[in-house]
Amino acid sequence: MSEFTLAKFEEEAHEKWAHAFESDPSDLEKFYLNVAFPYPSGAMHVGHGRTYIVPDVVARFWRMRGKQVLFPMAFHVTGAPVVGISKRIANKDPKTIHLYRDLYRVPQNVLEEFTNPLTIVRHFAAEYQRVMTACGLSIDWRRRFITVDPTYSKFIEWQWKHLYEAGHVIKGAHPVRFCTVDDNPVGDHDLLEGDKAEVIKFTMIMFRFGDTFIPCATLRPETIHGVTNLWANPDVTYVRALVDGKAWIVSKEAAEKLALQDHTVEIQEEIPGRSLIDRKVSHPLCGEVPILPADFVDPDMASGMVMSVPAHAPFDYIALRDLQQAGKYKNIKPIPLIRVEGYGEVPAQDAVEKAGIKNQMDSRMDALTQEIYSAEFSKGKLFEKYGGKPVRVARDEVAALMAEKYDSVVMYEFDIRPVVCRCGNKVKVKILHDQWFLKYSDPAWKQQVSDHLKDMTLVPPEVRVEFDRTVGWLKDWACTRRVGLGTRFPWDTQQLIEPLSDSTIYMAYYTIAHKIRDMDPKILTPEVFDYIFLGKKSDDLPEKKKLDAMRKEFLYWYPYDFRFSAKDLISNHLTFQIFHHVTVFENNKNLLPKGMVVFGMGLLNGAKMSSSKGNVFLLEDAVQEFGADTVRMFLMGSAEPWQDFDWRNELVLSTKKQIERFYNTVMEIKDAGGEPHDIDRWLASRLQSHIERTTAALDNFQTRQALQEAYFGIETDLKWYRRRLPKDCDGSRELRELCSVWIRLLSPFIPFTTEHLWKEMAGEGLVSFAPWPVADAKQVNTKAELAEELLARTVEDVESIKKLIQITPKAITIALAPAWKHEIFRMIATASDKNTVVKEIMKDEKMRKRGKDATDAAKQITTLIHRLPPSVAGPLVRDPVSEQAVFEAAKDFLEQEFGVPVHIVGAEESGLLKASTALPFKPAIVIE
RNA sequence: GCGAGAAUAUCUAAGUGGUCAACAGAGGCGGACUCAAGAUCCGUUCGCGCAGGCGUUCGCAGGUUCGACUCCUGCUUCUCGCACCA
Repeated sequence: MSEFTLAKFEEEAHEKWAHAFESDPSDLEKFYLNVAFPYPSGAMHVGHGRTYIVPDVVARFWRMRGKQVLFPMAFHVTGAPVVGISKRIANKDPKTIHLYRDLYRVPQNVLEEFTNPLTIVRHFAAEYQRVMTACGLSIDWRRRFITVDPTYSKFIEWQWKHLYEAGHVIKGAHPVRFCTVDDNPVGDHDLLEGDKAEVIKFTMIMFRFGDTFIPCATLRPETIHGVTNLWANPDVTYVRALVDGKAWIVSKEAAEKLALQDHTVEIQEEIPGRSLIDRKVSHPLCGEVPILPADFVDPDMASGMVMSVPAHAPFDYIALRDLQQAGKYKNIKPIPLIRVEGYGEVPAQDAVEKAGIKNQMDSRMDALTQEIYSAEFSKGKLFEKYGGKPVRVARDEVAALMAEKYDSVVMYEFDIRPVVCRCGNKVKVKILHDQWFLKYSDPAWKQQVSDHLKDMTLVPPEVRVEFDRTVGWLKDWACTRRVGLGTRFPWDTQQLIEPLSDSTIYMAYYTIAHKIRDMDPKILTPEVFDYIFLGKKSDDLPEKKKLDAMRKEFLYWYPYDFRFSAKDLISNHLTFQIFHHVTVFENNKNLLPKGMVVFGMGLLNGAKMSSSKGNVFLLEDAVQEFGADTVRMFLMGSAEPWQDFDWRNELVLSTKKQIERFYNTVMEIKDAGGEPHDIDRWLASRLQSHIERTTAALDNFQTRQALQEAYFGIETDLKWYRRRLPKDCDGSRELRELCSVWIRLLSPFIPFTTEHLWKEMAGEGLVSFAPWPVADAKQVNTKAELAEELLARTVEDVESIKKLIQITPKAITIALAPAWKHEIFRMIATASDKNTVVKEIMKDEKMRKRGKDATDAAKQITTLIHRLPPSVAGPLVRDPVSEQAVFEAAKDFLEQEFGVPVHIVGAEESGLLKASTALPFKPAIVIE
């Protein structure tokens, strides 16, 4: 008998599986599932493990159910992150080196090669494949590709041609974070500071200063009516500049920023801030106001000039108050213009005074400002004389009016500062031209997506609202980039197609990936793909035979049945791919995606898994330490796929013990040769419902539920079975069939162990391809199940009484309820009206004779029926068991359990006082 | 802030109007087996109870109902997303 050695099982299985999961079209019905491919920029951790093991379990399940299953995998290497990583490694950035050398354990000589971004993704793609294989993923690796393969790029070009022709690709301008030293846009991972910063759109209010404009940037243009002054910082150097030919005064920093935002800027002279103080400016909507001094004015914030609305902005209010307390500008009064519930006439004053704020240095000022802004935005209304509209409406209207009539322009600025590039330079907002967009805002396109979404299966169903919301909310998506890896954008080859935009219909590419690999990219024209995927014939197609084979393969597999992905991709990738599908396969509704399964996130010891924080457990280490089956079973059993899960080493260890217990049990009983007993009928009957429930759970992707049934359900039954076997009896030869079923039910979860056991049992072929068990209705034996239920409940009752009375029993008497109580049981259980049933019973002459006994019994039986599960009460009435027979047959068992003689008597014949409490399915128990 | 989801006993976690003191697993405790440990098996794990029972629980506070873990309202806390990033 062989030992339980997972590592050995793994070795054996890998040998057998080498090419086993390569899947070609056949006569069988197909089942095509795929999972969002990884971006291999680092090592896999256990969180990734679940992402890929869930679809593998599903793939293995359907394979055993006789489908031709396709489970492919590829690698997404498009984008900028690895470019940044390679630069950082070249620059010997200690944090990056630490992550890759110490955490991901990249050998030094390989690490040195990482200065080439392609080397990074190639290295980790190989590692992913190795670890995925180690986990037992039943992937068809022939179809593997990476997204910068020239043939793939040809495919993407074809896809984009269709998007373009459908009018979904448009050109425009777009504000981005930009580093003027690197002369490039910067992504999150290129930032030293401010990675959460958002670009905000400010309205510049143009105050007139002689023949010059002084622009003030604001988020609240509607407050123009309440402006009492401007603020300038006396210690800041401003400049007079010709902006688009007109003279402006702004801070030096602002002038630089404006130059990046579609303005021609020509600096004429520097102006000390001090010289602006006490000068007058004017605006048609607020008249003439003075410029006052304020230290808080940040030259690096927007234009470097601020308009002051002391009635509604706490900062403005308190700055003015500070000045006035010093005896200056006493004639300036706040001008309120918004009424907001919960605040007085002058909300900023009200709030500042209520909070007891002494001066502008108070740390609570930011929170207070936020509070007033929110209150006024959500609940505030302009005064009647300014139109009386709610703030949220007026704000946009005034902004539009300003732009139209009063020379206002837009200026972009970050909401949080500073934003600093890894090179140390301050990041600015630049408007990029020649920026291309996917027009997700197009209502007609959205409609197509919504229509198809209705026909898709979404798991779990709760995510549907998230999808619907995403479709409604999507705006145009900037789909080209200047840096990174990827496919060149056909209409501007200086640019690349952005990563989320080149990975939307690649599930179709999988179907032909292994066949197109060796073709010359040059011949892969759009016409070729039109033929393969859309069946469009055209003259002079090259290698027609190959194309036909690919067309056939595509038609066999497509559409995919299920796509798996983590839930954070709903708001982009998962929705994008529907957009792209409905366009590319517009006239082939039957090629559109059928379903999606969305995962929860992974935690490690209760905390979020994060490579950058070092809180990760590498999948390869987990497989090494615990075995692949253990990792699989733990990840599948600890939560359903869409729930978040928590990896804890100590829990994983007990999972390993469970697998070992399963293994040992099977090895022990598979060759049992005893004669079958009654209890075998029971065990076989139970097994059928475990088969049914496991199957139903996996049909619904409930891996946890399936494991509960297939593992613990059967294990618990076996325990009871062994307990019930007569003394000195081995299990019966029928256990062999149970083992065969059990191994197959667990095979999707722990394929290594089951593959080994299957061989031990001399099962035919590989268990990975063995037929999935089907419940056999003929083996369902309700009566046997009821009998065991009765017995188990009685044993439980005896135990609980024994524990309470704490005497050493000499004998146990089980007194069975008389026939008339069974009759009452039947009447109550089947009664349509529970309220009148007692009356009905008492109509019976024989019952009436029993008087109070009968009504008491009826009451007790009502309670009892209430407490019995429907799976017991119903069958019990339809097909009652003979309690006498059940207990007589189990007499030996009971005596063995309790170690004393057990007597079985009829309650009324026994003459025992306690016996009167006997009820159907609940005999009276007397312990002496 | 907005949108979505969640909160159950020591932990993980099932449960969507009466089958519920609440499936299952893990861990703890007690016992059997054993020279011993592990494995295995049995019992126990909210409180009380010398007869199978009773009492109090399912984030917090209210409400609907004969009856609520389950429905409604408000609150608190946590997770995910809110874009040009894979």
